[in-house]
Amino acid sequence: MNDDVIKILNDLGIQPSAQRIAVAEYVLHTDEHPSADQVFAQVSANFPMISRATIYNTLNLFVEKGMLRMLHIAEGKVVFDPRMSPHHHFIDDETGAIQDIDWHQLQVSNLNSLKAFEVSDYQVILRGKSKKK
Amino acid sequence: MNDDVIKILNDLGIQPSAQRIAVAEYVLHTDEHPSADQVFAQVSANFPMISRATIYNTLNLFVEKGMLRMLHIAEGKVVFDPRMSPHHHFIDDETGAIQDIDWHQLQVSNLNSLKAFEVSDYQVILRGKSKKK
DNA sequence: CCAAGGCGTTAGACAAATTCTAAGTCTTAA
DNA sequence: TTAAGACTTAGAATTTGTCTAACGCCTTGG
Repeated sequence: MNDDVIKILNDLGIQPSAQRIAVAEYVLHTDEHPSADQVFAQVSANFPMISRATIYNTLNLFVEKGMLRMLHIAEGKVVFDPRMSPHHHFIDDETGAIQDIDWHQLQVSNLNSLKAFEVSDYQVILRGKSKKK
Repeated sequence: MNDDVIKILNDLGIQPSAQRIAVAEYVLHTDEHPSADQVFAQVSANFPMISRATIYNTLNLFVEKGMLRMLHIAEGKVVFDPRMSPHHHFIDDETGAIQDIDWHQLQVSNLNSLKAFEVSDYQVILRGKSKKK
């Protein structure tokens, strides 16, 4: 699994340092949508001497290289999403948790009526509460 | 027009102080989606001694009382939207400007397939560039 | 073997947005 | 008029994120 991550980094043209591997291992294998601070907390657990600056450097590098997407949909902070293909998001108003909604589960129609804009990207943001099961 | 604003504040159960009237006059009559700092800058022009804390207090109060909506869709800061009825938003990637898209201009279908969530609210967020005319 | 460069990391300073705090000012109702 | 409560204020504190300067560690050419 470590090797998988190293291969992903190499394929994206990212020099695989120990810190970068540790960050990638966490963000690629979580289905949360972590903020930089959450990444710092989690990665620090296994890698205690990593600095906050490295977390930010690394996350920004990953975004630049196309490994992560940066989302500005949560309250107060930026979160990172390892799923690069388009999809929608549901935000739990009580907990703030963000969940992915498959692209094909919803359809948005009439987009071509927007004459004044060149839309390069869109998604539906839903809010509410998760039903307990 | 001043009277209109006072009536709106009263109807919402908000004591209309001079500062609150000044803030309300600005945010209710703009079609921008201002950040707290923009509100501070604009209101300060007519009301030079108002403090930043009052701007934040007032905007948060307005949101609580249902006069404004708080949007977390821009980079780095929260913006306020005086349009309370549901609508979508387009964000210009170059300038960061936010524009309203009428609710009925787009349709989102298949929402009832989301069995795991109680959706109380949703909108489409579009990104791209505005066509120059 | 060793020096030079380059890359990555680090701690801490810095910056921007927002909240908190404690004190001051107004308003209001008795 | 006055006390209580509501509102505002300046500045400190907090949070999120960037910047800077120094340091370590390879690698490579001599």
